[in-house]
Amino acid sequence: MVIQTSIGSLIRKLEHCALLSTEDKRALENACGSVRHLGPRTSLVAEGDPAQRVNVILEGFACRYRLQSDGRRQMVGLLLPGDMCDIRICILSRMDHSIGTLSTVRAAQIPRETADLLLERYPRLARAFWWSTLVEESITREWVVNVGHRTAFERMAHLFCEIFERLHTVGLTRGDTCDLPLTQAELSDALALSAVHVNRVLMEMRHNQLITLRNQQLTLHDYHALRIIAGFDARYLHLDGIKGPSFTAEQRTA
Amino acid sequence: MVIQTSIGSLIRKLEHCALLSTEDKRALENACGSVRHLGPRTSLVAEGDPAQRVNVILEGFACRYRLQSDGRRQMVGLLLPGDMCDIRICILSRMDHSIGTLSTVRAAQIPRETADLLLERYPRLARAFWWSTLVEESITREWVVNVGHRTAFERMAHLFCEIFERLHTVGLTRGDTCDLPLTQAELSDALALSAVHVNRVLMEMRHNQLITLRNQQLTLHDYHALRIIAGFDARYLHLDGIKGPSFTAEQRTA
DNA sequence: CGACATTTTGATGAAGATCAAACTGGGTGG
DNA sequence: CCACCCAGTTTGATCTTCATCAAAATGTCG
Repeated sequence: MVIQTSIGSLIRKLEHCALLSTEDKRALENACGSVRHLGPRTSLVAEGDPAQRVNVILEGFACRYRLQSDGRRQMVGLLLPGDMCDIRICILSRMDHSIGTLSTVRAAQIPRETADLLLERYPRLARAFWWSTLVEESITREWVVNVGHRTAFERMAHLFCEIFERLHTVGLTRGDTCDLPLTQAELSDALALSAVHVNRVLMEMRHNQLITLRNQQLTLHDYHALRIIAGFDARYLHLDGIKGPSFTAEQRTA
Repeated sequence: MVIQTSIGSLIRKLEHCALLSTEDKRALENACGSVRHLGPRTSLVAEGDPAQRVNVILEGFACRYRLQSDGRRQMVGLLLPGDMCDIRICILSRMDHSIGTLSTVRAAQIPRETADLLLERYPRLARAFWWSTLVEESITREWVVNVGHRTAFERMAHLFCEIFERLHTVGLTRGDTCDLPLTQAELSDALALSAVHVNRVLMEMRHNQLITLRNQQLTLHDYHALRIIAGFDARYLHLDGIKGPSFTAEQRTA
């Protein structure tokens, strides 16, 4: 995938919010200094860490999670190519959750000072970053709904829709298929289900000809049906751009 | 309560993050123009709204929620005195959830332009606002964990701890008791349980001498026990101030 | 090939939903 | 002042979904 070579996914995602100038893009490109290659199930940021840099996922899947006292794990968010994990954390005294990779991951690192500069000098970028964090918040709320109100089947369908949709916005789907490098146990952490039950639901979905999941590849044979089942309404992903013109003018031009 | 007269709860909350100067505080006070008095179960902001002003809860309880297609409601956050609901929404084309009151509420309104000005001119305030939105995000993640991984009993205990702790930081607890103006049905929306089950768990808690809940007043007779049961770790509320000195210097001083 | 992780299948049990009905208590209007 | 009403709470009985435990099957990698 050509897009993954650099920070293309991030740019592509951000452009859902605002048009970025060539200069904006170049600045962003340049900000990403070193790129780390990480194996699956590696810790990216641990709960309690000070977090002095911004990681941008270039390739692969990672997740935010919280560990319970009983050793179980609840994912509280998925990080896909183009996602930042994330600047704002610098304001808090420590991370309130951990971030770890799921698949192998390539992650660019933006030093904190560079990030600050970007925010300072490129208002369009700043706005786009802000937008992306708001979207992430919205996704977290949707997860509360997902885990709280949907059956196992709907819940899984919803997660699949979300992943597919998010990957689609960064150009990482091929037809009706996309990567899904999670084991069933990992899916169960994301969905707050037991691994056994995840397996049963998967079997049922396959039996209903809704999906194929093999070799880390997810194919949605009937996306429309899946969305209906899940009650999936993509609006919470805010992919249709920003509201008005305001704010751009007065923003930090002092 | 004297504190509720004005915007005191908000200031008190924000001071958990940074020391605010008298000037900061005055600016904030002045920003709050009109104050609305709202009855219980009134809509504050509806899903899809453009949201042109920032509401600050001065008194009473409100909540963020999402409605399901089947008519059921999942709360995705609680708004207590001192909470803002919230500036950032201006960046998104529309609200992805609704906000409604639970009890009667007094809410100050900050016009969007005023809010922008505040952010522009008072970096300490800006930082404090930023901090408060990050805390809110953290709380949402905790809700995912709560709904996903805890039993009904633990879940409710956790919610009670959270509410008590949050009210405590704005000076709205009296000894071991605080307001809780939610019906059992509303609790069930927050906890993703049925109203009947909420009732049963409440009965059990009362039977165990853990709490009293009567006339919208919640008393925690054994906060320590409750925390243990809930696995409540207040760190996710980030009440112990910010990390370092950095950022204050360079922040928007250009 | 053998070790190990992952997936699959079966059997059983428990937490909580749902349905239905009775009970409480505060507020209203006759 | 009382009767009624309505929202909220309480209790009982039954049913479903999903967890848990256990073990077999499959796949993968050195």
